[in-house]
Amino acid sequence: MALRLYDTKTATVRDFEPLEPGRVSLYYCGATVQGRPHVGHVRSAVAFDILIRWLEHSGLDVLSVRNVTDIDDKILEKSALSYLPEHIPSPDYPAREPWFALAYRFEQAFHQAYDALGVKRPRYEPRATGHMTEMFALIQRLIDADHAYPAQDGSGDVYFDVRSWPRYGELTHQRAEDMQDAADADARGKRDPRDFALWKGHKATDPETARWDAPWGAGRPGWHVECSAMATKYLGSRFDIHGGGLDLRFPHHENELAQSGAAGDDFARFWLHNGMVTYAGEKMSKSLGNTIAPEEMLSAARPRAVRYFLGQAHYRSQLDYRPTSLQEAQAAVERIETFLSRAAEALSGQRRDSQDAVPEAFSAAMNDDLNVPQALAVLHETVRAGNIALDAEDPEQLARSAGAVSTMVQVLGLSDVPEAGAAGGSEAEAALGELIEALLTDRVEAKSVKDYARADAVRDRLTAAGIALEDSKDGTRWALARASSTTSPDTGARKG
RNA sequence: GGUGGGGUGGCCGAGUGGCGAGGCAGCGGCCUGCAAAGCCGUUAACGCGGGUUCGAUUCCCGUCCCCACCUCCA
Repeated sequence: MALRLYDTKTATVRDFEPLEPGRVSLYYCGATVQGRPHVGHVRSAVAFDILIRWLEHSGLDVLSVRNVTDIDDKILEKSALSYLPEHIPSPDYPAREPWFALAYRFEQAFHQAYDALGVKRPRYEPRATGHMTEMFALIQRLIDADHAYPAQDGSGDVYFDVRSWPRYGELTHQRAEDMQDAADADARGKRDPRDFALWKGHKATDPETARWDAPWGAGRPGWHVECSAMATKYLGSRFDIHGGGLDLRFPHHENELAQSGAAGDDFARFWLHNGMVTYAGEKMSKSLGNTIAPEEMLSAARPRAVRYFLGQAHYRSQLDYRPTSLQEAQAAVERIETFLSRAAEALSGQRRDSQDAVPEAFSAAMNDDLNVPQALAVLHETVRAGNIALDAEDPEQLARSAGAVSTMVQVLGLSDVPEAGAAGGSEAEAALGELIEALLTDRVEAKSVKDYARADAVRDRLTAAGIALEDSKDGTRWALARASSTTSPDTGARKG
């Protein structure tokens, strides 16, 4: 069964066939690094990470490119504010920080957030500031083709001429005439209020470091143009998939499509957009200030649970965050983990190292526009089948289930989420293990003489310390069980 | 005004013209010295009003409500 994906431009689910057999070219919008990442950013990254993993699992070579937009109005504005005498320095916005340092600092914060959730780095991650010549060339082509013009007010701005491009609005199915009139804020030099800036002329108040000498005058790029320039540089004038958050459809992606199309590039064949993360039903956004930082979630639940939560709804659906959602996700994740570690123990080393196939139903769900909720249903059903095999002591069935589960977990990216303490083997951990083993030995002794009060006292002490016990006929398993990223989820096992 | 997406059981969240995903929570049972984990069973839903149909949560019409975008946004 072939992969089918929803394409925003045609508003249909279509069969996905890469332009070049076996290879997929994918560009997806990363961040404008003007502030710390919030949950919405990482949800988007997780969604495309799952897409990439599924494409790769399907045997395709994915050339993934994600931009870093490191020059824009807000970045300059926030840097400028940090130089004002009334600016109150904070860890996020220290005093006297150059715009490029600010952008770089947040770029690293984004990496940290992505890494913490097991989002694989794209194959390449170009920065806008490193692609001025590509932007010059693109803008020049648009000027030459009469789809762009220098501002009439001598500001040095260059605008895209929306009225010169009848297809404008094709991505979001709007007619330019129907659009609500844009606020006429800086429309002085525009022919039409809907025209957007490809280039912004240098102003006396702008830092000299944010000034590039273009053929038509010094300045800096407008938003949108960097993505067109970088996507086509690395992926070609036609490429397979362009992605990003739903809020980027308009104006960002609409404008990208317009300027690339007008410059003669075919551009993306599929446009994928992930849904917004809401908080109590309201969109989470920088402008509303109701954002939740990934760190906040990571301190409320284990990283793997956070990743599970972010990926569990269909990528095009809205994802509503509630305080209990992370606990629910964690319970689900632990059910899977418990099975995998019990299975690994039962199969002790006889696991095949090759990748196991995923169930047919899982593939079908993933191929159906990445229906992760349904894929998760298959995953959980497989876990149940595995647990049954475990109880029935059926190693063949158990190995099959465990293999399938571990592959599904990999495809969903859950296995690559770094867990605190997962490094293992630290001296402290070894010491903890010894202590627990000693206590468990006491407990076994107490149990053997039916001194349950003493046995339960041991368990209570361990429970109070955040260590959960699980008895089975093969011995007692223990695991750190606190719902916090500061503790290790690693399980230890003891044969009794 | 324009464009698009939704309203599903206590909560989250798929899906389908009939044989009722999955998770979380609850209840009953098995297992266990008791727990935990696991398994089995179970409670329970399709915003509202019509229509089509043997049969609609699913299709059609109407209606109410919610959300997103319309040049800061993942």
